[in-house]
Amino acid sequence: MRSVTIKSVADMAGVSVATASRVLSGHPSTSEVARTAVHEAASTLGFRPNAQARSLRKTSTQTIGLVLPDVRNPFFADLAHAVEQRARDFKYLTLFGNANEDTEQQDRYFDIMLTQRVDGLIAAPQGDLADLQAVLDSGVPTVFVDRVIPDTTVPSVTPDNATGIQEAVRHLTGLGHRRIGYIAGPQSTSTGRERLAAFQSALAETNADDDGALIFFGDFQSASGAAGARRLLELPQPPTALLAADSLMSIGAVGVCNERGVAIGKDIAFVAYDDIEAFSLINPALTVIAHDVNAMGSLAVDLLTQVIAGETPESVILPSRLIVRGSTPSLPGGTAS
Amino acid sequence: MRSVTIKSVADMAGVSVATASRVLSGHPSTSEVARTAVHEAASTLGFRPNAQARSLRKTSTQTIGLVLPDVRNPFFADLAHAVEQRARDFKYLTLFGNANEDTEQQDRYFDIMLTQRVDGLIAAPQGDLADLQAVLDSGVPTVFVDRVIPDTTVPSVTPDNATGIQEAVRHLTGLGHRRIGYIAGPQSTSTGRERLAAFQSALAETNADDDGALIFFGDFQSASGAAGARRLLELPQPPTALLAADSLMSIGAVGVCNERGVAIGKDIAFVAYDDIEAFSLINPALTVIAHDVNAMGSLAVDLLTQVIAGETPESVILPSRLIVRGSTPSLPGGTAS
DNA sequence: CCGGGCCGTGGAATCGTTTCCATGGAATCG
DNA sequence: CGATTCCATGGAAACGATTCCACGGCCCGG
Repeated sequence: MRSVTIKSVADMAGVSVATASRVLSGHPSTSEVARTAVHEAASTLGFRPNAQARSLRKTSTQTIGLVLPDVRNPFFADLAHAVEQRARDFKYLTLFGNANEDTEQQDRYFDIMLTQRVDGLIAAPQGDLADLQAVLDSGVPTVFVDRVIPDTTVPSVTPDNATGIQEAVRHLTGLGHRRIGYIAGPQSTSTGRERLAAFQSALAETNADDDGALIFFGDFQSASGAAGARRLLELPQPPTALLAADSLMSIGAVGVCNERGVAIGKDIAFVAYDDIEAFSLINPALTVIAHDVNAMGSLAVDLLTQVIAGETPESVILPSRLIVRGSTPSLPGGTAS
Repeated sequence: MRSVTIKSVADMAGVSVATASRVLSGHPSTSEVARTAVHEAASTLGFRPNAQARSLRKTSTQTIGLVLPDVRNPFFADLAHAVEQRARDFKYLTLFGNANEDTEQQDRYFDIMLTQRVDGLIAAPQGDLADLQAVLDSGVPTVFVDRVIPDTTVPSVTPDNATGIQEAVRHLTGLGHRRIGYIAGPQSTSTGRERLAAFQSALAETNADDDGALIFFGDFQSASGAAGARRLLELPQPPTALLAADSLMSIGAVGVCNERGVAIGKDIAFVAYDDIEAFSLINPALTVIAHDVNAMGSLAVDLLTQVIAGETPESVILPSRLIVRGSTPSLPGGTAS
């Protein structure tokens, strides 16, 4: 009853296992008669090759691993989708792991991916070199996407964090804002660090208030965005504009503004990092720093195939684009200061 | 240079391969001295067992397959996350496949999952029995989630489609609405069919207009929601309320309303099926038919482990809950009729 | 003091596939 | 026409782990 192996196919077709294997894998040295007999036997038996056995014999598993912080973040959901679709083009199956913005879970997934002998690994990593040591030591072809780990030679595809934030700050100060509240990402991620640095240098450049109290450190999840908005709105000198470093924290922050009756676009300006479809529905629609997520995922796979082929591709930085919408109107009605 | 196998570990520890394997898999019949030697050798060599080889010998792969229509749909992203987290509890790795709301891609993923010899399969299927034939024939333990295929004995975890839609329609008619536009899901899915049937029987029950022109058939993706809203708003007798059968189509429809200046909660009432965080941020916040997605994913895994264990668990129907928000105000300001 | 259990161990079979190698027959070339 | 090449084929090794089985040494009880 159980498994139908290549041996049963060979027996039924009246050929040897070797010949059956050659026919099924399209090896040229096969006769017409053997080919038809084997194919017929395979289809009547419903033969399905065992991927484990095949991977064991060949070196490759035709599988790539993808480790992302959280699929529930629409940005990463889009990215996962883009990677998966592109991987299909190369006949790769994508093994997906959700780190839950947690370094320990991330490392466990790295471990599993290595155990599964993935042919390559794409990750939006967090933490430092130590967390990646096992991966780097294993020598498995790796590409970073969105986030990177400094001091490695791993190729990456990342957004232009600095320019995106810079444009947003310039836009806000251009509208007259001086006190900009910033809900930052965790400093254990490269994106968290780079965006914060860009924010601070943009403040200096534009002569906006560089007040440490205006910066709140979140964790890229929506609850921390809410907490950040609460803290910033309660300051003695509250900000007249809010900038949140990712979409989930933006959702949390917008929720708090609504709940407190602080009207976005009127009482306070708002810019979100990352564009998600729902942001254009909020009334007023949110001004965002947008990226081409599809390109990001697709390029990551392309780079990975190059690494697998033994090349050492250049890292790619994708441009950011500021999309101005109703949440940052020309005539700011700032509350204070 | 390449792989470090259990043989290298055994050699280094000065024991046989058999003993090394026993130590590493925690078999009781091992001596203290062998245990320490093997463990030390394994860690200094950085030994990582080859999952393919192990799966080949044992019958199980410690892997389950999850085939969903689209991760970019926040509902399924949450579901994927819930399944994955629960699967971890059982030490299962989740292989994820995105069908893209496309039957052909779905079937290809089923094929891959079977080839990978997953220990079990969780799917939100579309299409009919024919598409599932390979899966059913293979005998791999399977559970349906969210959607089902009729005339199978596969256990499932589904939302209470009928009651959810019924409550929504009652709510709207209770507010005085008679012309309710319905953006339906594809009839190739059980959820699409059940929700439409529930809508139609609720119309009859509440004496609302049963006008075929008020029903638009979408595909659960946002563009079709936009198309539906456009069509329905352009009717000679446009609806005074809109009900969309999933979150992505709701996003599309809300976008069209905004773009046309049709004020939700004022010019038109709106109810969305499925709750996503951003819906509470839209101004006014959307009334939704909500579910406990975490429970859904978690239960699906629980059922699957039972099927794997040879039991035949009962299917579960999870309750729907209507959450009334600003998009369906008490005093409807209907545009027409 | 001897025989039966128990325990730790190593050799070898096994899982299902791919691929190397040898073989024999047909075809081609000089 | 003989020698070389080519091709389809089957046997067997290999991939890396787990596990069955046999074996020898100990311990213990009769």
